[in-house]
Amino acid sequence: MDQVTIFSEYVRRKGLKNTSQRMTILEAFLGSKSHFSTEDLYFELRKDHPKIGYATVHRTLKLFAECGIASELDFGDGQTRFEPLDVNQHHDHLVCTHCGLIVEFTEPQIEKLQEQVAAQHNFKIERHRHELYGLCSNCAKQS
Amino acid sequence: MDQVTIFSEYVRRKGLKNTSQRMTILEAFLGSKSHFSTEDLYFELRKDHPKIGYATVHRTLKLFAECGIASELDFGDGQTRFEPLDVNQHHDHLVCTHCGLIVEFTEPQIEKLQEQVAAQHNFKIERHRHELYGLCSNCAKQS
DNA sequence: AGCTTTCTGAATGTCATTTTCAATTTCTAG
DNA sequence: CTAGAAATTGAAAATGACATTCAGAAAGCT
Ligand SMILES: [Mn+2]
Ligand SMILES: [Mn+2]
Ligand SMILES: [Zn+2]
Ligand SMILES: [Zn+2]
Repeated sequence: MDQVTIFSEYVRRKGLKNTSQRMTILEAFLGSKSHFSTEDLYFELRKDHPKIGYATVHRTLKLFAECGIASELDFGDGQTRFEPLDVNQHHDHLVCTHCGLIVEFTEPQIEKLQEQVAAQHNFKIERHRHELYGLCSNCAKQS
Repeated sequence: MDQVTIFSEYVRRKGLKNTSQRMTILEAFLGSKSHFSTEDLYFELRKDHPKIGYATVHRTLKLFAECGIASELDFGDGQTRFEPLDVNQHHDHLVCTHCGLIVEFTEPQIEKLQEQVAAQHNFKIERHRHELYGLCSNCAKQS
């Protein structure tokens, strides 16, 4: 089931309404590069849709996260970032502290080990966050 | 070298001054339970030191983080938390999303694997964050 | 002790995020 | 189709954690 359908069904199920703004934002969201802030997407959208409001973009992104098609990211720079979420394609992040580059990684062994850690403590994991901060290869060269 | 010494030497080295407020806050910091917010420690301190200012507590905690005796934590609830840091005792966290319980864990294999991930991407890790969010055993029972 | 530098604490500023509210839009029910 | 209830929108204002300002106080060197 694709992300547009997931969102549409969520809207129907919750008794929400289908508005042109929401469709516009959904389109931009799916077409955008990942790891953008609300502000990023807002300014991107303003190019073609100058009347759209910041609050609407913000509320709609929260809605995307709620219905599971977006993931909220916090890399500790004071801005929440978003990325389209593919249900069966989990990944974590490497973040360059110098240039801001974000690289995605997958490591099934780590995922498995953290399950074991949770089990040892009788924790039932809902989600996790694993981020490696440092210098990307470019930035490491320069300094 | 203990945390008081590390802090004292840092203060001397940087040309800062030794004030009674800083010593008071250091004592409370070391005696406090971990994972507290600035506000938590501020109210704790006010019991015995009603004249101490919030800004001073805040600035002093930042100073502790700067000199390496404190670690700043962000569990995504909009409050920065702090914990005394023991240089050679790194750990990560399990966070209960229901009751707020925080449990610490260490898993050398995960640490090693994440080094390998970074190496594969030519990243030079400075720090990382690995948090598992979910229900602790108590909260899992109730629901 | 005198003097320069740093510190303190109350108040104020900052900034991302969230809320408010009146006008508008959606969409169901008749 | 159309009226009316309910949700949405966007501008503006509110919120809240954190950071900064500044005048008076304290530290500590000589
Ligand atoms: Mn990503
Ligand atoms: Mn801890
Ligand atoms: Zn870089
Ligand atoms: Zn719990």
